Amino acid sequence: MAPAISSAPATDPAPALAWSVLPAKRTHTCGDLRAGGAGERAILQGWVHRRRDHGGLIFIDLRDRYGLTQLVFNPAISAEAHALASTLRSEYVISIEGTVNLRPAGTENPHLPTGEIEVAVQRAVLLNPSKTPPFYVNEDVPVEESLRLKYRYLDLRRQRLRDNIMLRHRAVKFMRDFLDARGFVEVETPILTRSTPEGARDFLVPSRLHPAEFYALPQAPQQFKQLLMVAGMDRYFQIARCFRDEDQRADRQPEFTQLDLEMAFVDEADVTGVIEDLHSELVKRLSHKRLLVQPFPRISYAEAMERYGTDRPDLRFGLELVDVTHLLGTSGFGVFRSAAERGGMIKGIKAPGCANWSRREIDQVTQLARSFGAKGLATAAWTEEGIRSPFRQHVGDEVMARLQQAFDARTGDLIALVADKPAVANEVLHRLRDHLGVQLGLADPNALAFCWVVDFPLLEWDEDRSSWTFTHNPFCAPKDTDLVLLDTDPGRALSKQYDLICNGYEVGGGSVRIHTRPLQEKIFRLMGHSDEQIAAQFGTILEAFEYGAPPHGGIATGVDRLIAILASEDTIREAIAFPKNQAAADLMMGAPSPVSEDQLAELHIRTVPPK
RNA sequence: GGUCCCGUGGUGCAGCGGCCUAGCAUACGUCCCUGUCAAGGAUGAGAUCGCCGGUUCGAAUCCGGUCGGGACCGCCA
Repeated sequence: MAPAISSAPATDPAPALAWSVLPAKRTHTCGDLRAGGAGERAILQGWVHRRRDHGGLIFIDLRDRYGLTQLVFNPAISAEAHALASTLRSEYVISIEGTVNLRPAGTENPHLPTGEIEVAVQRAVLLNPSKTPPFYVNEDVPVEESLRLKYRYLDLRRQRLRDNIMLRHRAVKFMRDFLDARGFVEVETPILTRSTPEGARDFLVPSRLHPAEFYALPQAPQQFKQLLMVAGMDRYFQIARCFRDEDQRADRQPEFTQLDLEMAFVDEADVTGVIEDLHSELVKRLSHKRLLVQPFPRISYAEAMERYGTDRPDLRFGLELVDVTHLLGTSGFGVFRSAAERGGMIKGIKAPGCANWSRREIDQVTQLARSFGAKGLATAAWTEEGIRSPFRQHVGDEVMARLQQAFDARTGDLIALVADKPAVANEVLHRLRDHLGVQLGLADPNALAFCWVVDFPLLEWDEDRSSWTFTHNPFCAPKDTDLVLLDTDPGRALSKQYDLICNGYEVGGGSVRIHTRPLQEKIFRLMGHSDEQIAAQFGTILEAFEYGAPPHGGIATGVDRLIAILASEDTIREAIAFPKNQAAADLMMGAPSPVSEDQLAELHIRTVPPK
């Protein structure tokens, strides 16, 4: 490497290699300088963002993470600097020294914070040249995902990811400061821990010192944080890395980050209160988006399912679902009647102003409903010319009028009905509702609608295992009033779980925990575990409960997801500095990778290639 | 485990049986240019259309397989 350094400062001994000497410390960043600094001398270092070569004058926008500053290379000021500037290209790293000048009247750039000034360069040094980048660093244009992931260090130079990572830093800093001010203690819990059979698939780490034994990476610090409560830590939090070896989605990575916290001597309102205050403050301080409702509404699970078909409703808009089983279940339309007779429901959603949808538009929405599991979609439109509906003649005008009333449908509105098992009808209408919210422009991208969903069922029946299983986690406490149901009708027992929802995304979830051994054992037995299994897998925490465990509860929220929502990103990859792809691979580092036979031998491992 | 979408000069897109000797924008090279800021002008180089096989007189285009990326279902307390 022999970069041109023809314009190295004359007072320097003209080093042969620019990288051997950093010519001088920078005096400012590229985001600092304003009109008030005119006349000062400045030393700046950064990357060539863009070069505009006028032959005589050369303009270079110099970039660092703080901003852009325009440099002017004028041969009348320094022929050497100007000669170097003509060799500079995008992403070259340079150091310059010059005078801060007000730009000539009429040439200010109102789009740049530093647009009132420029730096007339007297001396310039090339610190490092750059190959032509594989994609535009200086523009926010689409690039194939695999390239972005392979060259993540270049992608991170771009505005979009830089902004997201800065937002993430500020958000996490805010969380730490906020919780510290409220007496929370940040405690690190182990990354190498014990495999637990419940929940997701574990990532395993072989033990060299214990042949044929393995650590697991934590899916969450759940038991540790409860043990910290037993330890009397009282208020714990952690920005915790969690690991789950499951297939990826736009909002799932094999490793992700949770704000994890736990408090002693609390009930539901104490935990949700802290988290609600934290998120309200965080949004006000760090986001331009506006909070739609405060305090956050609390909706029961049953009500959320009824009104929105989901336990994570997007409350930025209405479009509530309406159950019309009682109206149509006995009607002359076979699809409706047979669904109702088989224990299903007939439920629908109103699409305001969509009565004039074409055959094609209705087909598209029907296709969408099918992709979510519906067998079909029954529509009715109230138009200027009257009711347009495939089932009108089967149910009669009397029922159509009551249907219109049930949906409060006006002329110009369309309703779409699904007749199916409740789980299917709700799922389909939930997805349809989210789709319509966006399509009809009702979901304001600049609004944040937080809410709490509470009163979840404690248990649900697992058909595969023929036993009860938890809906949240096995440590979640039942409602005090529902304790008796555990012996009589466990499926009806509600829990002290609470989920934090924002714009239709589950941002977090937590609960008041069980803190006594007998109740915890009872729950494990309900879930079909033998006493031997319970002792082997959960012996530690059960024993801890016998040494003065205080009542406690907590929550974990998804940091990656929250940042993605605040940054209006569709995937959490955009909120993570070095994410993995859909196959859980790190395209930049090339992980995972094969390892040597020696390494495997040391770990007492022999591999079996897949067929 | 499954379904769907994408893969064309460095990048982003167009072309979807013969008008393709593969088009456009931008980036890149060379030259001109003293007030630009997505600078401008001139000019040049750069692609066996992801890969393998098949159909056809003829394939970037159709079919099968495979690799890479993405979205979703299953899965994910």
